[in-house]
Amino acid sequence: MALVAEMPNRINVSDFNLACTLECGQAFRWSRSADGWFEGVVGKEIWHLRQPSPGVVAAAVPAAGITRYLSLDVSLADILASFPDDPHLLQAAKDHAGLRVIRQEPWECLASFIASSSKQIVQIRQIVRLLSERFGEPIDDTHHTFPTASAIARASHQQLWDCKLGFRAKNLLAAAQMIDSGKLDLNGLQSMEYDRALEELIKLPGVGEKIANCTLLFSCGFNHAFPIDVWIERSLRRIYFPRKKRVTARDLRAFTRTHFGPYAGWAQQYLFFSERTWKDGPS
DNA sequence: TGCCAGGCCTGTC
DNA sequence: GACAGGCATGGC
Repeated sequence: MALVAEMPNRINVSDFNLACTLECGQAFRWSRSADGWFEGVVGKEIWHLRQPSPGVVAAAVPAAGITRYLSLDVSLADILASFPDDPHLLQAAKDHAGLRVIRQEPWECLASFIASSSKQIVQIRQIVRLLSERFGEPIDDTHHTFPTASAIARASHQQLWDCKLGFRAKNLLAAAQMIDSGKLDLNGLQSMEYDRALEELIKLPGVGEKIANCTLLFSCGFNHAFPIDVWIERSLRRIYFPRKKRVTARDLRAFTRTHFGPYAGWAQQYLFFSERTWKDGPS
């Protein structure tokens, strides 16, 4: 990777773990090479990032947006201090110290999670790669931007199906067409009240509370949005309702809206990553 | 080979 | 409101 060998910028960071942040399942276009560099496409740029030591991020990219994208401008100490006195959560935050919720582009985030429905992360990454290769703009010989809603809206159902979307193809197509036609302004969501933004997103086909909350948390700045997927649901039931047999989705939603505080979404990421790595065995 | 995956939608009770 | 079944496909 010749580019990377050329004098990367060095950014001083505290309370930050690059690998945790990029590999915890919130974004799908990052890959790590054997020499420790992470490569990803952000907007129209190809970024190369590495963390040679805990307090430093090396960035071989012309990107002033790194601090914003990685949420390096927020105090993780303040976020952790806002968490409830909850030993399970505090342990998860300790196990994955430095994990931050990053700030993604709303359409890419929404589209990726529409594709994620009942899919494994490895498959989601493949779908996102195929969509980018076939409908994104080329950046160089091997990299493409994530396709715009307009580009997806102009695709045929069969073309999207061929990107391994399966039954999700019609949802992604319809959602792209609604956004392309202006029926929903994704960039306006962040200035709405949370409940209203959630309501707007759920109008899109193939978007329920889980995908809407992922979009609001990972790309619209709603730090308390708490996506409940199969992993988190399993974790919540085991940790917080161990002896209660009848726990409905409504019960879980009510619990997560009150227990975790204003940065519930960050808490969710710690619990999510813990649940996955716990299942996979000690790392 | 069979289960299950960062769900959503519809019908039924 | 709660719950079951269907939807496509592929990793493990």
